[in-house]
Amino acid sequence: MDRRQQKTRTAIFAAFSALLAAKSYSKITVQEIIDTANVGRTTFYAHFEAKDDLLKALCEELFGHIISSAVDCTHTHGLYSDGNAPESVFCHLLQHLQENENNILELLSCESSELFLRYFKNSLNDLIQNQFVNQNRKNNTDIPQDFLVNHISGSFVEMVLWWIKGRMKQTPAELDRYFQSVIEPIL
Amino acid sequence: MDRRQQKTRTAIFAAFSALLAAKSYSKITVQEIIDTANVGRTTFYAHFEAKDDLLKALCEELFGHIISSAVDCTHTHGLYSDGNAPESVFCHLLQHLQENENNILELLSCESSELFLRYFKNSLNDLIQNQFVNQNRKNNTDIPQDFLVNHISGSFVEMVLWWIKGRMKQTPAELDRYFQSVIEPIL
DNA sequence: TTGATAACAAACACTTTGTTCTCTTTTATT
DNA sequence: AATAAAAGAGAACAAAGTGTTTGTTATCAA
Repeated sequence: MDRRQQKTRTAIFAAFSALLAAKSYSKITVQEIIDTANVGRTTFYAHFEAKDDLLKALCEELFGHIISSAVDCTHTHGLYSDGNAPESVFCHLLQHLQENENNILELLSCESSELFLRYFKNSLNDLIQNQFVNQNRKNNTDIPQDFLVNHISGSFVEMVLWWIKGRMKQTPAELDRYFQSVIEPIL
Repeated sequence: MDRRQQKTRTAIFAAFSALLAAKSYSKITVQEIIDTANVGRTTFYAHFEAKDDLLKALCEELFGHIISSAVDCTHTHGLYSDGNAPESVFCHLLQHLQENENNILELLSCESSELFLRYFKNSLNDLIQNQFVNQNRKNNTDIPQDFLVNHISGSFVEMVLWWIKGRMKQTPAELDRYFQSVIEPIL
Protein backbone atom coordinates (compact mmCIF):
# COMPACT_ATOMS: atom_id res chain seq x y z
CA MET A 1 0.00 0.00 0.00
CA ASP A 2 1.02 3.52 -0.69
CA ARG A 3 3.19 5.00 2.05
CA ARG A 4 1.24 8.24 1.91
CA GLN A 5 -1.96 6.45 2.75
CA GLN A 6 -0.36 4.70 5.69
CA LYS A 7 1.03 7.95 6.98
CA THR A 8 -2.26 9.80 6.93
CA ARG A 9 -4.14 6.86 8.36
CA THR A 10 -1.70 6.68 11.24
CA ALA A 11 -1.80 10.43 11.74
CA ILE A 12 -5.59 10.40 11.89
CA PHE A 13 -5.66 7.51 14.34
CA ALA A 14 -3.10 9.21 16.55
CA ALA A 15 -4.97 12.50 16.50
CA PHE A 16 -8.24 10.77 17.25
CA SER A 17 -6.75 8.87 20.17
CA ALA A 18 -5.20 12.02 21.59
CA LEU A 19 -8.51 13.84 21.37
CA LEU A 20 -10.37 10.96 22.95
CA ALA A 21 -8.05 11.15 25.93
CA ALA A 22 -9.10 14.75 26.43
CA LYS A 23 -12.79 14.86 25.62
CA SER A 24 -15.77 12.67 24.92
CA TYR A 25 -16.35 11.12 21.53
CA SER A 26 -19.54 13.00 20.84
CA LYS A 27 -17.85 16.35 21.36
CA ILE A 28 -14.98 15.68 19.01
CA THR A 29 -15.43 17.27 15.59
CA VAL A 30 -14.00 16.23 12.28
CA GLN A 31 -12.51 19.70 12.15
CA GLU A 32 -10.49 19.05 15.29
CA ILE A 33 -9.35 15.68 14.04
CA ILE A 34 -7.99 17.04 10.78
CA ASP A 35 -6.41 20.01 12.50
CA THR A 36 -4.67 17.77 15.02
CA ALA A 37 -3.66 15.25 12.42
CA ASN A 38 -2.55 18.07 10.15
CA VAL A 39 -4.40 16.56 7.26
CA GLY A 40 -6.61 18.06 4.61
CA ARG A 41 -10.34 17.87 4.87
CA THR A 42 -10.63 16.07 1.56
CA THR A 43 -8.10 13.53 2.71
CA PHE A 44 -10.06 12.64 5.79
CA TYR A 45 -13.20 11.94 3.83
CA ALA A 46 -11.22 9.93 1.33
CA HIS A 47 -10.22 7.58 4.15
CA PHE A 48 -13.35 7.49 6.27
CA GLU A 49 -16.97 8.05 5.50
CA ALA A 50 -17.53 9.85 8.77
CA LYS A 51 -16.49 9.97 12.41
CA ASP A 52 -18.34 6.75 13.21
CA ASP A 53 -16.37 4.99 10.55
CA LEU A 54 -13.12 6.11 12.09
CA LEU A 55 -14.18 4.82 15.48
CA LYS A 56 -15.06 1.45 14.04
CA ALA A 57 -11.75 1.18 12.21
CA LEU A 58 -9.81 2.08 15.33
CA CYS A 59 -11.65 -0.50 17.39
CA GLU A 60 -11.05 -3.21 14.86
CA GLU A 61 -7.38 -2.44 14.78
CA LEU A 62 -7.06 -2.38 18.55
CA PHE A 63 -9.16 -5.35 19.56
CA GLY A 64 -8.12 -7.38 16.58
CA HIS A 65 -4.69 -7.84 18.09
CA ILE A 66 -5.83 -8.55 21.59
CA ILE A 67 -8.49 -11.04 20.71
CA SER A 68 -6.47 -12.96 18.18
CA SER A 69 -3.68 -13.45 20.69
CA ALA A 70 -6.29 -14.67 23.14
CA VAL A 71 -7.55 -17.14 20.59
CA ASP A 72 -4.08 -18.62 20.41
CA CYS A 73 -4.14 -18.87 24.16
CA THR A 74 -7.36 -20.88 24.21
CA HIS A 75 -5.82 -23.45 21.89
CA THR A 76 -3.47 -24.59 24.60
CA HIS A 77 -5.58 -23.95 27.72
CA GLY A 78 -9.37 -23.76 27.97
CA LEU A 79 -11.13 -20.85 29.54
CA TYR A 80 -10.36 -22.05 33.02
CA SER A 81 -10.14 -25.68 32.16
CA ASP A 82 -7.17 -26.86 34.18
CA GLY A 83 -8.17 -25.35 37.49
CA ASN A 84 -5.66 -22.83 38.77
CA ALA A 85 -3.72 -22.57 35.55
CA PRO A 86 -1.72 -19.36 35.81
CA GLU A 87 -2.50 -18.53 32.21
CA SER A 88 -6.23 -18.41 31.92
CA VAL A 89 -7.53 -16.58 28.88
CA PHE A 90 -8.91 -13.85 31.08
CA CYS A 91 -5.62 -13.26 32.80
CA HIS A 92 -3.98 -13.16 29.42
CA LEU A 93 -6.44 -10.53 28.23
CA LEU A 94 -5.96 -8.43 31.33
CA GLN A 95 -2.20 -8.53 30.97
CA HIS A 96 -2.54 -7.48 27.39
CA LEU A 97 -4.61 -4.52 28.44
CA GLN A 98 -2.13 -3.54 31.12
CA GLU A 99 0.75 -3.61 28.69
CA ASN A 100 -1.03 -0.73 27.03
CA GLU A 101 -0.05 -1.17 23.42
CA ASN A 102 -1.32 1.62 21.20
CA ASN A 103 -2.37 3.49 24.34
CA ILE A 104 -5.39 1.31 24.54
CA LEU A 105 -5.71 2.12 28.21
CA GLU A 106 -6.20 5.79 27.55
CA LEU A 107 -9.07 4.92 25.29
CA LEU A 108 -10.60 2.64 27.86
CA SER A 109 -10.21 5.27 30.58
CA CYS A 110 -11.69 8.09 28.57
CA GLU A 111 -15.21 9.41 28.82
CA SER A 112 -16.25 7.24 25.91
CA SER A 113 -14.83 4.04 27.32
CA GLU A 114 -18.16 2.29 27.08
CA LEU A 115 -18.15 2.77 23.37
CA PHE A 116 -14.98 0.71 23.16
CA LEU A 117 -16.05 -1.86 25.66
CA ARG A 118 -19.08 -2.66 23.53
CA TYR A 119 -16.80 -3.58 20.66
CA PHE A 120 -14.65 -5.51 23.08
CA LYS A 121 -17.61 -7.43 24.38
CA ASN A 122 -18.72 -8.42 20.92
CA SER A 123 -15.33 -9.88 20.17
CA LEU A 124 -15.27 -11.63 23.52
CA ASN A 125 -18.63 -13.17 22.87
CA ASP A 126 -17.33 -15.00 19.84
CA LEU A 127 -14.27 -16.13 21.73
CA ILE A 128 -16.24 -17.55 24.63
CA GLN A 129 -18.91 -19.02 22.42
CA ASN A 130 -16.27 -21.06 20.62
CA GLN A 131 -14.83 -22.23 23.91
CA PHE A 132 -18.21 -23.49 24.97
CA VAL A 133 -18.75 -25.65 21.95
CA ASN A 134 -15.29 -27.19 22.30
CA GLN A 135 -15.67 -27.85 25.98
CA ASN A 136 -18.39 -29.84 27.66
CA ARG A 137 -19.67 -28.12 30.72
CA LYS A 138 -20.88 -29.10 34.16
CA ASN A 139 -24.53 -29.45 35.03
CA ASN A 140 -26.87 -26.45 34.67
CA THR A 141 -28.23 -27.90 31.51
CA ASP A 142 -31.49 -26.01 31.90
CA ILE A 143 -29.81 -22.63 31.62
CA PRO A 144 -29.38 -21.61 27.98
CA GLN A 145 -25.80 -21.54 26.78
CA ASP A 146 -26.60 -18.30 25.03
CA PHE A 147 -27.33 -16.73 28.40
CA LEU A 148 -24.17 -18.05 30.02
CA VAL A 149 -21.93 -16.81 27.24
CA ASN A 150 -23.45 -13.37 27.55
CA HIS A 151 -23.10 -13.48 31.30
CA ILE A 152 -19.42 -14.26 31.13
CA SER A 153 -18.44 -11.76 28.48
CA GLY A 154 -20.69 -9.14 30.02
CA SER A 155 -19.26 -9.65 33.49
CA PHE A 156 -15.74 -9.51 32.16
CA VAL A 157 -16.32 -6.23 30.41
CA GLU A 158 -18.04 -4.78 33.46
CA MET A 159 -15.10 -5.86 35.55
CA VAL A 160 -12.64 -4.17 33.23
CA LEU A 161 -14.73 -1.01 33.44
CA TRP A 162 -14.68 -1.22 37.23
CA TRP A 163 -10.95 -1.88 37.22
CA ILE A 164 -10.14 1.09 35.06
CA LYS A 165 -12.47 3.46 36.88
CA GLY A 166 -10.80 2.44 40.13
CA ARG A 167 -7.44 3.42 38.64
CA MET A 168 -6.34 -0.18 38.13
CA LYS A 169 -5.05 -0.80 41.62
CA GLN A 170 -5.25 -4.57 41.23
CA THR A 171 -2.83 -6.71 39.26
CA PRO A 172 -4.14 -8.81 36.39
CA ALA A 173 -3.55 -11.93 38.47
CA GLU A 174 -5.59 -10.58 41.39
CA LEU A 175 -8.39 -9.54 39.12
CA ASP A 176 -8.32 -12.91 37.45
CA ARG A 177 -8.77 -14.54 40.83
CA TYR A 178 -11.79 -12.36 41.59
CA PHE A 179 -13.27 -13.20 38.23
CA GLN A 180 -12.64 -16.87 38.62
CA SER A 181 -14.36 -16.83 42.01
CA VAL A 182 -17.60 -15.53 40.49
CA ILE A 183 -17.46 -17.45 37.22
CA GLU A 184 -15.94 -20.80 38.05
CA PRO A 185 -18.93 -21.98 40.14
CA ILE A 186 -21.19 -21.84 37.10
CA LEU A 187 -18.88 -23.32 34.50
CA MET B 1 -45.65 24.51 39.52
CA ASP B 2 -47.16 26.22 36.56
CA ARG B 3 -49.34 23.95 34.46
CA ARG B 4 -47.79 25.35 31.31
CA GLN B 5 -44.37 24.20 32.42
CA GLN B 6 -45.67 20.72 33.14
CA LYS B 7 -47.33 20.56 29.77
CA THR B 8 -44.27 21.53 27.80
CA ARG B 9 -42.04 19.31 29.87
CA THR B 10 -44.31 16.37 29.19
CA ALA B 11 -44.58 17.26 25.52
CA ILE B 12 -40.81 17.40 25.19
CA PHE B 13 -40.35 14.09 26.98
CA ALA B 14 -42.96 12.44 24.81
CA ALA B 15 -41.46 13.81 21.62
CA PHE B 16 -37.99 12.75 22.69
CA SER B 17 -39.15 9.23 23.51
CA ALA B 18 -40.94 8.92 20.21
CA LEU B 19 -37.87 10.04 18.34
CA LEU B 20 -35.65 7.67 20.28
CA ALA B 21 -37.82 4.80 19.22
CA ALA B 22 -37.14 5.68 15.61
CA LYS B 23 -33.52 6.78 15.50
CA SER B 24 -30.38 6.89 17.57
CA TYR B 25 -29.80 9.54 20.18
CA SER B 26 -26.85 11.10 18.41
CA LYS B 27 -28.84 11.67 15.25
CA ILE B 28 -31.74 13.40 16.91
CA THR B 29 -31.62 17.17 16.62
CA VAL B 30 -33.09 19.77 18.90
CA GLN B 31 -34.99 21.00 15.90
CA GLU B 32 -36.74 17.68 15.53
CA ILE B 33 -37.58 17.57 19.19
CA ILE B 34 -39.21 20.97 19.24
CA ASP B 35 -41.03 20.30 15.99
CA THR B 36 -42.40 17.02 17.31
CA ALA B 37 -43.24 18.49 20.68
CA ASN B 38 -44.75 21.51 18.98
CA VAL B 39 -42.85 23.82 21.24
CA GLY B 40 -40.91 27.00 20.62
CA ARG B 41 -37.18 26.95 20.37
CA THR B 42 -36.84 29.40 23.23
CA THR B 43 -39.05 27.25 25.37
CA PHE B 44 -36.88 24.21 24.93
CA TYR B 45 -33.77 26.03 26.03
CA ALA B 46 -35.65 27.52 28.97
CA HIS B 47 -36.27 23.97 30.21
CA PHE B 48 -33.06 22.20 29.29
CA GLU B 49 -29.55 23.40 28.77
CA ALA B 50 -29.03 21.03 25.88
CA LYS B 51 -29.93 17.62 24.53
CA ASP B 52 -27.72 15.86 27.08
CA ASP B 53 -29.62 17.55 29.84
CA LEU B 54 -32.89 16.27 28.49
CA LEU B 55 -31.57 12.74 28.38
CA LYS B 56 -30.43 12.95 31.96
CA ALA B 57 -33.77 14.34 33.13
CA LEU B 58 -35.65 11.61 31.31
CA CYS B 59 -33.51 8.90 32.85
CA GLU B 60 -33.94 10.27 36.33
CA GLU B 61 -37.68 10.35 35.91
CA LEU B 62 -37.88 6.83 34.50
CA PHE B 63 -35.47 5.00 36.75
CA GLY B 64 -36.48 6.97 39.78
CA HIS B 65 -39.82 5.18 39.83
CA ILE B 66 -38.47 1.74 39.15
CA ILE B 67 -35.68 1.87 41.66
CA SER B 68 -37.69 3.39 44.45
CA SER B 69 -40.30 0.68 44.14
CA ALA B 70 -37.50 -1.86 44.26
CA VAL B 71 -36.18 -0.26 47.42
CA ASP B 72 -39.56 -0.86 49.04
CA CYS B 73 -39.28 -4.43 47.91
CA THR B 74 -35.93 -4.96 49.60
CA HIS B 75 -37.38 -3.81 52.90
CA THR B 76 -39.51 -6.91 53.13
CA HIS B 77 -37.30 -9.42 51.29
CA GLY B 78 -33.55 -9.33 50.86
CA LEU B 79 -31.91 -9.62 47.48
CA TYR B 80 -32.42 -13.33 47.40
CA SER B 81 -32.43 -13.81 51.12
CA ASP B 82 -35.23 -16.34 51.57
CA GLY B 83 -34.18 -18.83 48.96
CA ASN B 84 -36.80 -19.32 46.27
CA ALA B 85 -38.93 -16.37 47.29
CA PRO B 86 -41.09 -15.60 44.28
CA GLU B 87 -40.57 -11.91 44.80
CA SER B 88 -36.86 -11.32 44.62
CA VAL B 89 -35.84 -7.76 43.93
CA PHE B 90 -34.55 -8.76 40.53
CA CYS B 91 -37.77 -10.39 39.52
CA HIS B 92 -39.60 -7.34 40.73
CA LEU B 93 -37.40 -5.12 38.58
CA LEU B 94 -37.88 -7.30 35.54
CA GLN B 95 -41.63 -7.30 35.96
CA HIS B 96 -41.55 -3.55 36.24
CA LEU B 97 -39.66 -3.34 33.00
CA GLN B 98 -42.06 -5.67 31.27
CA GLU B 99 -45.06 -3.66 32.37
CA ASN B 100 -43.58 -0.95 30.20
CA GLU B 101 -44.72 2.18 32.00
CA ASN B 102 -43.78 5.33 30.12
CA ASN B 103 -42.74 3.16 27.19
CA ILE B 104 -39.51 2.45 28.97
CA LEU B 105 -39.09 -0.69 26.89
CA GLU B 106 -38.97 1.27 23.69
CA LEU B 107 -36.16 3.29 25.11
CA LEU B 108 -34.30 0.21 26.22
CA SER B 109 -34.79 -1.41 22.82
CA CYS B 110 -33.67 1.56 20.82
CA GLU B 111 -30.28 2.08 19.29
CA SER B 112 -29.18 4.10 22.28
CA SER B 113 -30.23 1.54 24.84
CA GLU B 114 -26.78 1.38 26.36
CA LEU B 115 -27.02 5.01 27.26
CA PHE B 116 -30.01 4.23 29.43
CA LEU B 117 -28.62 1.06 30.86
CA ARG B 118 -25.65 3.00 32.24
CA TYR B 119 -28.00 5.17 34.24
CA PHE B 120 -29.85 2.08 35.29
CA LYS B 121 -26.69 0.40 36.46
CA ASN B 122 -25.70 3.37 38.56
CA SER B 123 -29.00 3.30 40.37
CA LEU B 124 -28.76 -0.45 40.79
CA ASN B 125 -25.33 -0.13 42.30
CA ASP B 126 -26.66 1.96 45.16
CA LEU B 127 -29.52 -0.43 45.70
CA ILE B 128 -27.30 -3.47 45.89
CA GLN B 129 -24.66 -1.74 47.91
CA ASN B 130 -27.23 -0.98 50.58
CA GLN B 131 -28.42 -4.55 50.58
CA PHE B 132 -24.90 -5.73 51.22
CA VAL B 133 -24.35 -3.63 54.28
CA ASN B 134 -27.67 -4.74 55.77
CA GLN B 135 -27.07 -8.37 55.03
CA ASN B 136 -24.12 -10.45 56.15
CA ARG B 137 -22.82 -12.58 53.38
CA LYS B 138 -21.41 -16.06 53.03
CA ASN B 139 -17.70 -16.77 52.86
CA ASN B 140 -15.62 -15.23 50.06
CA THR B 141 -14.31 -12.66 52.49
CA ASP B 142 -11.17 -12.13 50.44
CA ILE B 143 -13.08 -10.78 47.45
CA PRO B 144 -13.77 -7.05 47.81
CA GLN B 145 -17.41 -6.17 48.36
CA ASP B 146 -16.93 -3.36 45.91
CA PHE B 147 -16.14 -5.89 43.23
CA LEU B 148 -19.10 -8.10 44.03
CA VAL B 149 -21.56 -5.23 43.98
CA ASN B 150 -20.28 -4.19 40.59
CA HIS B 151 -20.43 -7.76 39.37
CA ILE B 152 -24.05 -8.15 40.34
CA SER B 153 -25.34 -4.87 39.00
CA GLY B 154 -23.21 -5.23 35.90
CA SER B 155 -24.43 -8.74 35.21
CA PHE B 156 -28.01 -7.72 35.72
CA VAL B 157 -27.77 -4.89 33.26
CA GLU B 158 -26.01 -7.08 30.73
CA MET B 159 -28.72 -9.64 31.15
CA VAL B 160 -31.43 -7.05 30.50
CA LEU B 161 -29.57 -5.98 27.39
CA TRP B 162 -29.43 -9.58 26.24
CA TRP B 163 -33.09 -10.10 27.05
CA ILE B 164 -34.22 -7.08 25.09
CA LYS B 165 -32.00 -7.78 22.12
CA GLY B 166 -33.40 -11.30 21.99
CA ARG B 167 -36.92 -9.83 21.79
CA MET B 168 -37.76 -10.71 25.39
CA LYS B 169 -38.81 -14.26 24.79
CA GLN B 170 -38.36 -15.23 28.44
CA THR B 171 -40.72 -14.32 31.25
CA PRO B 172 -39.39 -12.28 34.16
CA ALA B 173 -39.64 -15.37 36.37
CA GLU B 174 -37.57 -17.46 33.97
CA LEU B 175 -34.97 -14.76 33.65
CA ASP B 176 -34.87 -14.39 37.39
CA ARG B 177 -34.14 -18.08 37.70
CA TYR B 178 -31.26 -17.80 35.24
CA PHE B 179 -29.89 -14.87 37.13
CA GLN B 180 -30.22 -16.56 40.46
CA SER B 181 -28.35 -19.58 39.14
CA VAL B 182 -25.30 -17.47 38.31
CA ILE B 183 -25.46 -15.09 41.26
CA GLU B 184 -26.68 -17.15 44.15
CA PRO B 185 -23.50 -19.30 44.37
CA ILE B 186 -21.42 -16.27 45.23
CA LEU B 187 -23.76 -14.50 47.64
C1' DT C 1 10.93 9.43 -16.40
C1' DT C 2 6.21 9.17 -16.48
C1' DG C 3 1.50 8.18 -15.57
C1' DA C 4 -1.27 7.37 -11.65
C1' DT C 5 -2.52 8.37 -7.19
C1' DA C 6 -2.85 10.84 -2.97
C1' DA C 7 -2.92 15.05 -0.54
C1' DC C 8 -3.93 19.80 -0.36
C1' DA C 9 -6.42 24.43 0.03
C1' DA C 10 -10.27 27.10 -0.79
C1' DA C 11 -14.78 27.67 -1.51
C1' DC C 12 -19.47 25.93 -1.50
C1' DA C 13 -24.22 25.08 0.13
C1' DC C 14 -26.23 23.29 3.83
C1' DT C 15 -27.55 22.10 8.68
C1' DT C 16 -27.42 22.66 13.57
C1' DT C 17 -26.79 25.25 17.56
C1' DG C 18 -27.73 28.46 21.12
C1' DT C 19 -28.95 33.32 21.86
C1' DT C 20 -31.57 37.60 21.55
C1' DC C 21 -35.37 40.21 20.49
C1' DT C 22 -40.34 41.45 20.51
C1' DC C 23 -44.96 40.16 21.13
C1' DT C 24 -48.82 37.24 22.82
C1' DT C 25 -51.00 34.10 26.03
C1' DT C 26 -51.72 32.08 30.40
C1' DT C 27 -51.50 31.96 35.26
C1' DA C 28 -51.84 33.27 40.19
C1' DT C 29 -53.13 36.95 43.20
C1' DT C 30 -55.87 40.48 44.81
C1' DA D 1 -62.64 41.37 37.00
C1' DA D 2 -57.97 43.61 36.93
C1' DT D 3 -53.27 43.15 36.88
C1' DA D 4 -48.49 41.91 37.38
C1' DA D 5 -45.54 38.07 36.63
C1' DA D 6 -44.29 34.15 34.24
C1' DA D 7 -44.20 31.23 30.14
C1' DG D 8 -44.42 30.51 25.45
C1' DA D 9 -44.17 31.69 20.27
C1' DG D 10 -41.72 33.10 16.36
C1' DA D 11 -38.29 35.21 13.76
C1' DA D 12 -33.82 36.37 13.06
C1' DC D 13 -28.80 35.95 14.21
C1' DA D 14 -23.88 34.62 14.30
C1' DA D 15 -21.02 30.88 14.88
C1' DA D 16 -19.60 26.43 14.06
C1' DG D 17 -19.77 22.02 11.77
C1' DT D 18 -20.70 18.92 7.71
C1' DG D 19 -19.74 16.82 3.46
C1' DT D 20 -18.72 17.91 -1.43
C1' DT D 21 -16.55 19.99 -5.40
C1' DT D 22 -12.73 22.03 -8.06
C1' DG D 23 -8.24 22.86 -9.48
C1' DT D 24 -3.47 22.37 -8.17
C1' DT D 25 0.71 20.30 -6.32
C1' DA D 26 3.53 16.62 -4.40
C1' DT D 27 4.72 11.80 -4.12
C1' DC D 28 4.84 7.12 -5.36
C1' DA D 29 5.55 2.71 -8.01
C1' DA D 30 6.89 0.80 -12.21
